[in-house]
Amino acid sequence: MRAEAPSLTIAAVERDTGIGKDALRVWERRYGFPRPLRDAHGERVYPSDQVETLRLVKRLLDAGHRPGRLLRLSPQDIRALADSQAATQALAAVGGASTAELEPFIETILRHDAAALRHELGRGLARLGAARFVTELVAPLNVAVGEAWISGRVQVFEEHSYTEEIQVVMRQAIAQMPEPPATGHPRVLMSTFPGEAHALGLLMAETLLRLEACPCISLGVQTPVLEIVRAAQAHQADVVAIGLSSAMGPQQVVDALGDLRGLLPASVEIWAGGSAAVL
Amino acid sequence: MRAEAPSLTIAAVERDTGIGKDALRVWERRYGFPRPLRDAHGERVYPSDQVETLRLVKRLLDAGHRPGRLLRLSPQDIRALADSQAATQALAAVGGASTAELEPFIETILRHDAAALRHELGRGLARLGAARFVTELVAPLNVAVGEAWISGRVQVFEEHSYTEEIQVVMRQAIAQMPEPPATGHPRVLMSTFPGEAHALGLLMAETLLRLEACPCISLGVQTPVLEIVRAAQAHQADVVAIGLSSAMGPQQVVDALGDLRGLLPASVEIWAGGSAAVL
DNA sequence: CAAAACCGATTGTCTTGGACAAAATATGAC
DNA sequence: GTCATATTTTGTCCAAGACAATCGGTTTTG
Repeated sequence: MRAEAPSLTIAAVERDTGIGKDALRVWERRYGFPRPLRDAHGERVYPSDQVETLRLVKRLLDAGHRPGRLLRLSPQDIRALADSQAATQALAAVGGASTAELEPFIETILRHDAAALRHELGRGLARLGAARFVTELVAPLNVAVGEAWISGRVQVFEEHSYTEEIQVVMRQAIAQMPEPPATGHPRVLMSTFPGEAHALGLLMAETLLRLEACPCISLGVQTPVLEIVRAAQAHQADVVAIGLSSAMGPQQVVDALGDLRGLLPASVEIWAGGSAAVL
Repeated sequence: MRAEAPSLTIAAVERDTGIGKDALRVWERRYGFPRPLRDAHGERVYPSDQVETLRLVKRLLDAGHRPGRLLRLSPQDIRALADSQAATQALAAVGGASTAELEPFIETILRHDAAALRHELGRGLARLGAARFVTELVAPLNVAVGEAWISGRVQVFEEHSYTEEIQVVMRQAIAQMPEPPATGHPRVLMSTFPGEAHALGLLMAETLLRLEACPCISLGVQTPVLEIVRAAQAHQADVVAIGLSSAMGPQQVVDALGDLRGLLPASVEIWAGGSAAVL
């Protein structure tokens, strides 16, 4: 029997939600939310339900909502808004698999059977081929899982587990492809900027590029701009592909892309892809 | 012809070095380093050479040095200290492969031939078997590459590329193992805490565990403590394995592990491993 | 009527300087 | 030598203010 109310420091909240310390303090000052308790030393202590709401807020912010409106709402209203958000987005059918076709995958995720999920995804890969697997199954499934998370149906750890399994399947698909020829196709260097930890988009892109017989060199995630430039030079890349998501603010994305363009020789193309708000 | 001196804001330095904004400012106040320029609005602008030194400082700090001593040194002295550090550490021979055996791998990394590196690693795997591959080749090689980075021999992007290739090889090794039986062995749930992005240790552990026929469920990196607990319950894990490195401060590690122990049923074991300073 | 220019509100991040707890180290007693 | 007690070191927190960049909407212009 434990009486410990799980609660977090401001630093922990920053890590868990991705909202900066400064923003957390200024929101409290301006909008009255969050309203953390204080410990014996006067330091902020965030109850876990407020942290939960903050995670939701972050997601809604990324989806285009405005902080001023959002944060003046009650936690219940935020919750409700998130639900309706998920519903309306689900209606905007993504190309490829329909919601009905995706549903079995979601159910397998909720059953916590990682092996079964991997098998089902593997079957999808075999059935559709790598290209259609990525564009018509993985991409819509990512969106569907994201929505299911907003609506509270899928939990964070379930999303993590799903992400992990889908990476395993895609990496296997890549590993089974023949080694691309050294010449005749553009050499592509792939990475994300610091702050962007989403590896899935990178892997999807790599799958599609390798299908086109392009030699791909992946640096994994979070490579500083200057290092990307050095790597492009060292590997004589013709193209630098950058994975983006809404985890990075639009300003950061534009800055970083501008820096990259400036530092890279004009002969090197930059491809930027992902679900960032750069449209 | 571009006259742009690459330089970073305080937020960018925090992301690239892992040193908090507060620490950067207080170091400047107390020790006089770093000493950033100021832009038109009075905001700090860090020249890239100072950022380079800061990266070194972070590494030396993680190796046990004290900020007060380090930061009063000139950048040249810091550089020199880093070099000697790398030398002395190299002498402390790690179990397994000797420096001489590792050298060919380093040279392949420096040649920027990712495919060759993958092949050589694959040969190492075939020769040693998965268990000895992990303990006697990958582990010492990680240390060697880390040292080579400190001494300036290996660049960041080269380390990224190396990490990526070694992950590919290990994932392939895991994929080729037979599916573990559902019962008879402890079920292990694996992840790292938020802030810890190092996936390599996790993968090494997974390889070894899968060799022992343990069913492993990986959540990937950076799972919040509460979500790890939920996942452990959902997957009926007998063991929760946490990957750590020096990227997290000792305090954060102890806090997070304490939280985890408190929230997890007593019947679930916690295994913590990695190169953190928790000794 | 559409495009462009303007303006005001919003919002995240930066600034300074002070405070303090936790950890590391030094000092002293036994 | 070992344990307990000072003392320094060090990262993080707090507060309030400032400000540039963005966003929304309005007005002017072609």
